[in-house]
Amino acid sequence: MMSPMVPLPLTIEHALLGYLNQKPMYGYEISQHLANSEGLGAVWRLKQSQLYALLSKLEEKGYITATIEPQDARPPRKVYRLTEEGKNTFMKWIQSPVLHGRQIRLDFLAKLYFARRVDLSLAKALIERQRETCYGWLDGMRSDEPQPASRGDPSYEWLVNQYREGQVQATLKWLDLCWDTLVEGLSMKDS
Amino acid sequence: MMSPMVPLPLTIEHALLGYLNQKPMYGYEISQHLANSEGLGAVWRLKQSQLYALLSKLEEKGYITATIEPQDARPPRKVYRLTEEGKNTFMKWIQSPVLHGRQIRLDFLAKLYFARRVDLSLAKALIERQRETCYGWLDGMRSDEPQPASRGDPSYEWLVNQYREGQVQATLKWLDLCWDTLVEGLSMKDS
DNA sequence: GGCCGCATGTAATCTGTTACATGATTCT
DNA sequence: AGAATCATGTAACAGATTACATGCGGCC
Repeated sequence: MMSPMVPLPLTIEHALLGYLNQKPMYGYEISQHLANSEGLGAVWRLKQSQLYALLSKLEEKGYITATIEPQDARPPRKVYRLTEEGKNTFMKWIQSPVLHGRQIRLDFLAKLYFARRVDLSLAKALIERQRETCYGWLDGMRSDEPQPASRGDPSYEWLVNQYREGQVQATLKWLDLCWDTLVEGLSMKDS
Repeated sequence: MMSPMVPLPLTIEHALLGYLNQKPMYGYEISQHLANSEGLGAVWRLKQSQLYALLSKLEEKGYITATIEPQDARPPRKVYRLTEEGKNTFMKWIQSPVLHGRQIRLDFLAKLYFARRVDLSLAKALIERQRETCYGWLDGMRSDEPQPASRGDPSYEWLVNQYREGQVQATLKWLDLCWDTLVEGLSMKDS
């Protein structure tokens, strides 16, 4: 019998792997980085309790392992680090574009955050793939485009379509901006 | 003791009141309108089971009342109609702009859908209020604007800010478009 | 003495999704 | 004979949010 080979969701909690990819960390430490509205905290808010829940889940699935680090007169720290599989999953996550417009706001921004600090050329690849995905959305919208205006009353469907197109266009323009800043960053390193 | 006077959420399920504002309807009938990807179905997908759950909740809260309408050889229909309070709540809902950008995609589009069919001038008011709200968002972003570029590395926060601004700008441009189509609609009625 | 920081969580609640249940009629 | 339509839901599970629990040390 074939193994199911489900294509795994690759959801936002894989962002946590990004922290552990930099160095082993314990939950409280991560929660402080997130609480800081610099960095990823500007994009992804999550409560301490949920953070701990997500870490447990990631451990359960074998992406990370914990080692207890005792402290005197403090609760012991549970220091997590990536497993081989965790590392692979993270690298896959960071290079996959998001498949729905609504995922840009959270998922894509999180990917971008870590991609930039892992490797600028990796971030470039992510941006390029996301751009292609966005163009795909536009094609899809235009293929079943509602008629612009029936009578003097433009159809609701048309307005909705205009809204969606506008959002995707703005995203594309912004992706170009991201790309440009990265290229600058690279060329400055050269000079 | 003062009554709590909680400002009530005014969430998406108030859109269902919009259907009943047009005429009394039963659950299955609404689900067919929604299943049809014309109209609101283009924006808001919801499963039958959840629809029934939401209707029960609205009834419980006193926004709607049900009367059973027996059928021969068919399960009886539960026909809902708005109460006075339901009508008021709906009118309030339809005129309030949404307070977060992420609510445009669903909540605002739903409001617009019903506002247009209740009264074009009501839709105009909604659009105007939403536009002002959007400008408020822009002001908020610009007041604590992150520095554009520190060194050759533009900060992540700046990129995030650019993304958000772009989305809001696109929304504003689209709101103008909506406004224009409505004004056309009105002037055609005049001519 | 009381609150904040450190560091971990569990429990209760709410919401949404998926699947299942019923039972007659009409379409293929 | 089997599937789809009509019309209502319930039950089980998954996810996130909120609140609560613990316990010590340092600061005001």
